[in-house]
Amino acid sequence: MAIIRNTLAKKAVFEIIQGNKTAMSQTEIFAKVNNICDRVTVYRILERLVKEVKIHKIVNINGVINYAPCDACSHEQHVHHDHLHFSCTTCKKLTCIADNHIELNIPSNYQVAEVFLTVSGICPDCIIMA
Amino acid sequence: MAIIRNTLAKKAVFEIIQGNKTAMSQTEIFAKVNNICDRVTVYRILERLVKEVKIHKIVNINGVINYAPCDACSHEQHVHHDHLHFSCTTCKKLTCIADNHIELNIPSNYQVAEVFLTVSGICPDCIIMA
DNA sequence: TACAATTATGCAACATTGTTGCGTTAATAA
DNA sequence: TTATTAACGCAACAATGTTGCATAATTGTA
Repeated sequence: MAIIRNTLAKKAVFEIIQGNKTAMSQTEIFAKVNNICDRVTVYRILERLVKEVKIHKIVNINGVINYAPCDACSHEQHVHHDHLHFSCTTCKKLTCIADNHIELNIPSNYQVAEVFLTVSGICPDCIIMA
Repeated sequence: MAIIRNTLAKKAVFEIIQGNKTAMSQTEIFAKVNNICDRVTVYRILERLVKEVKIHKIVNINGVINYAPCDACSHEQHVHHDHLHFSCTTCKKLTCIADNHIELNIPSNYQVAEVFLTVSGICPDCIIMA
């Protein structure tokens, strides 16, 4: 089995994601990584961090994949979920919002893995600007 | 103000979307449109149909934007939602599932527009195959 | 029915996001 | 210190989506 290495670039990427209030896209992360590594490496690091369950993927309403630590979120198979993502249509930022609990009603012939609850709209910062 | 024209290509695209059980991506729609129009035109037609609230966008878990008629879904500002999207990790198909009702708990300084509830997993067709 | 106004289209070119192959570098265990 | 192999860089590619502009086609009106 593969041994996981903790490289400089990987640490940097993880710290960037952790230090940000909102979820970040690969583009945003790469911009902050300050050429410590290649564009492709960022993709591969993100892939590994997802596999290690240190971060997770969320898709915003434009289809851009974002990454967030969001340790509040468990990744086990579940039908209950405890948080939601707010996708701002103005600034495109994706924010985790806690304290949400939903009950799902899915036919039993579907095998559920993860639940994604995303709300689009305008975030507080952009409402102030308008 | 703009006058909406009902062109052949637009009718064809709309009928393709309506005739499909699952939500479709631009690529799938373009494949079915049988060269009646250009690739770019399909994008522009989809944009118009969304604006006219005849179809709506849903993002699958890979970030690919899909379109569905889903007339069961109202597009007014609401905190209640009545259906959910199932995104199959195997065949990548996106299916609308009705009869779901959720209560959201979002801070009042956020302005909510739409609610997207997507569940990933394996759809019945792919479970049979496995 | 023909015409004018303007919406819709085609084409080309570009932008962004994400992926793959392969030779090289470097982290970790022994 | 060295061997193993995970991680990386680079280049090239693939998929998806966007923009500008000249042309075609639809629709209301004369």
